Amino acid sequence: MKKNPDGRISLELTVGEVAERSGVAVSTLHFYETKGLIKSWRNRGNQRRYPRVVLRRVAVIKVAQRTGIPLADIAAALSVLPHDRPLTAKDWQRLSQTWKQQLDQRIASLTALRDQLTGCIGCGCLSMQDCPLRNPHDELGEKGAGPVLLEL
Amino acid sequence: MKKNPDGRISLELTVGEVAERSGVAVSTLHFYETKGLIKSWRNRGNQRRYPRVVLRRVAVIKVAQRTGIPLADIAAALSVLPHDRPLTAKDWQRLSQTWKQQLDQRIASLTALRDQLTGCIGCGCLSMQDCPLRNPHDELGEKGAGPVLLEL
DNA sequence: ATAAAACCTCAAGTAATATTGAGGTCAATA
DNA sequence: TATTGACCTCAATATTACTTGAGGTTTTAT
Repeated sequence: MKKNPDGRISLELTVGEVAERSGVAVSTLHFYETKGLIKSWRNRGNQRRYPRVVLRRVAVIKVAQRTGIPLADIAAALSVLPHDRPLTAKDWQRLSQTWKQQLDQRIASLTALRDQLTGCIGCGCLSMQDCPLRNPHDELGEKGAGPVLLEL
Repeated sequence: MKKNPDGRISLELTVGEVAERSGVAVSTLHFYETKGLIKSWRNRGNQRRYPRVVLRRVAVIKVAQRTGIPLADIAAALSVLPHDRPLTAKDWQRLSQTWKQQLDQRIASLTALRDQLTGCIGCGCLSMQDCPLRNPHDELGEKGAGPVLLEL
């Protein structure tokens, strides 16, 4: 734990410290800053300094990314939240609920696709008589590929 | 259905026909060809012609993409398969089983993450006493982000 | 026969998410 | 104090998966 000259825990973090403790590269922190995801102030020598709560913010960003949410959306969700003090319980609840819903959707999509695959493994999938993958009303694409005619 | 001069169904498809029937853009088919995912031959006027089985191949590519598999991996998986005749039942079974496994893993990751989120919604996640997101042994990252210290 | 639609190649552009490098400054330590 | 490690900016590069455009040819339809 970094200490000040007087031996107490430092309240501010350098970019290297944030990198080490959050697990993201320094360059990534710079990048996030240009995207407005995090903020810093500068010391006399123009070096970035972060409040400790930035670690929480980075953690939240990473969680959201794991759910597949693009950075721009994360930035939008975080934009209404303060950079300089911890998120409130309410803040976090709202965020996590929204993201959980999106996550649920993605899981549902992937699960449905997996079940199709499972079925196709069984059916050999060569007669294409009843193959679900052939189903033109299939809307499972993760990126909204949309319905597609697979007339094989 | 395209017909030959003699009125029978054409055995070969133009790139536009493949595009229309597979739901991918012509430019995408060109692109896939440069990546070795599909193949074509040329007619007298240097235009691409495809066997009908290319539609199946494109369908397989799209299914794999929906599971989140990168094109390069799909190309590798398909590279051992013939371009000029339909996949055998065995071919398809092998592919779909592999992909199903990967899909299962992704679903498991996302589900675990969702459950963490669900827990965090309940706990308010501000005391950070028992927050799973703080767990340094968490290995759920979709892209193998690896364990990370989230000492908040 | 001619015009429109479809096709060709090759290069460049797009978007997301960063990483790398050059050239230079600041800060911690021996 | 001198050196080394950390930091700075800005531009360029990387990857994935395509799309767009320019300039030209072929095929199809009238």
